[in-house]
Amino acid sequence: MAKRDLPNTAYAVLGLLSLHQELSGYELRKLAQNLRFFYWSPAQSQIYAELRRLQKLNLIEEREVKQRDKPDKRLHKINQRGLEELTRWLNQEAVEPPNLKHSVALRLFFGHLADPGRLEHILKGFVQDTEVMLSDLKRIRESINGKPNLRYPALVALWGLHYYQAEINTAKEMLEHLTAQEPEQQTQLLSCSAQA
Amino acid sequence: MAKRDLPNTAYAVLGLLSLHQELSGYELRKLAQNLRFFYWSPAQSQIYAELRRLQKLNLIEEREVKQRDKPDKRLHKINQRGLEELTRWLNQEAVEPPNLKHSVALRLFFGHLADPGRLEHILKGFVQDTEVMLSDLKRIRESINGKPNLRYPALVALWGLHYYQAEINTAKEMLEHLTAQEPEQQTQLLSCSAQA
DNA sequence: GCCAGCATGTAAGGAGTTACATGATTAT
DNA sequence: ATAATCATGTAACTCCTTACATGCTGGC
Repeated sequence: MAKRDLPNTAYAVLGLLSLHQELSGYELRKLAQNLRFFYWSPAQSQIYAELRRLQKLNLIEEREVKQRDKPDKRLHKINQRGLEELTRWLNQEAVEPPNLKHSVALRLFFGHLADPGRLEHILKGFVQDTEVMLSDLKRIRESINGKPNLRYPALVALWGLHYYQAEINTAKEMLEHLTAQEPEQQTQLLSCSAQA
Repeated sequence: MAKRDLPNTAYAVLGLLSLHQELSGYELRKLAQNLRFFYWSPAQSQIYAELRRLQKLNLIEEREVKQRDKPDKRLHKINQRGLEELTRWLNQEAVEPPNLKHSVALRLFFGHLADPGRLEHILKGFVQDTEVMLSDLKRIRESINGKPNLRYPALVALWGLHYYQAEINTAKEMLEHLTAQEPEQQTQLLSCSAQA
């Protein structure tokens, strides 16, 4: 009986191993980056730490592979106990509420101290970053869509598509609110020159 | 020159103090819970720890207040240096990308291991929780809307309204996808009895 | 009598980060 | 030359959490 209640990151690693049979830490790290769209992807050192933990708990097996032209690697594989523990987590354990730390929103919240134009700048940067996330996710979704073993990842990708699109739309709405109400001096200057 | 680059939670506390002049740790804790809609609200002990840190850095002042019918309290007030540091953070410091840890999405991602009905159960619970968040936020927004000193918090609240509504919609869409494709045995049984 | 609210604080520990270290190969 | 990819690992640290500790007042 595994100690239960590992951190979610451990289950994420276990879950990726349940989808992919055999992975090195390095490969795992890259796969884990696909989780970043909905679950903050762990640092490289954290991946290796989780692998050591899972190894110690006897939830995965590992074997070394010698390679000629590349550094040797250790391949990790989920075992029966790991699969059981992962399934137990998924089916029995309580689901935590989503944890969101939205630094952009935090700054907007304290906008009364912002220099003129600063909030617009932050929001535009956010829109750009989010558009990148969106297009990355679109590409990923197209590449996995239809594959029956990746049905659930594809569903989550669809969720993400909605999410990022909504974020972009809302950020643009925020920008409109800001420029609609804010320009006290500028509006007057512009309307003067428009009338002239 | 303050040491710059405090954790965002410290700036959140500083920001709340910039909106409210004088607060006890206890009052601050309650106010900080309003941040939970877009920025995970810190534990009580964390609030007190941040206050001690800010005190040590000389960004806030405090005074003790004796109370007859309640325990004494210490009121904390942002000072000039604190205001400057907060402003510097808002205007000069780089904005981190939003950090999302969506445990519901994480579980859906590994749905291939879920018992029948488990994902639906998780998603329905999520919809309910999110509806509570939404209605809480609606009430808060109504109470602050129009107050000119809370213009930016009101904007963020509007953002949150969009966000939570979108989450509810998407979760319901996920539910439809699940029930549309999943029932292999049940669909056949039902269609038989429908034809009978 | 008991719970909720007010009010502050400590101790222990876990999760996760950044930065560093190493070193081979391949492509530009 | 030098950058990128492959590949693993440690050390130091920070943030933040849970759990515990204390104690008063007022309402049910």
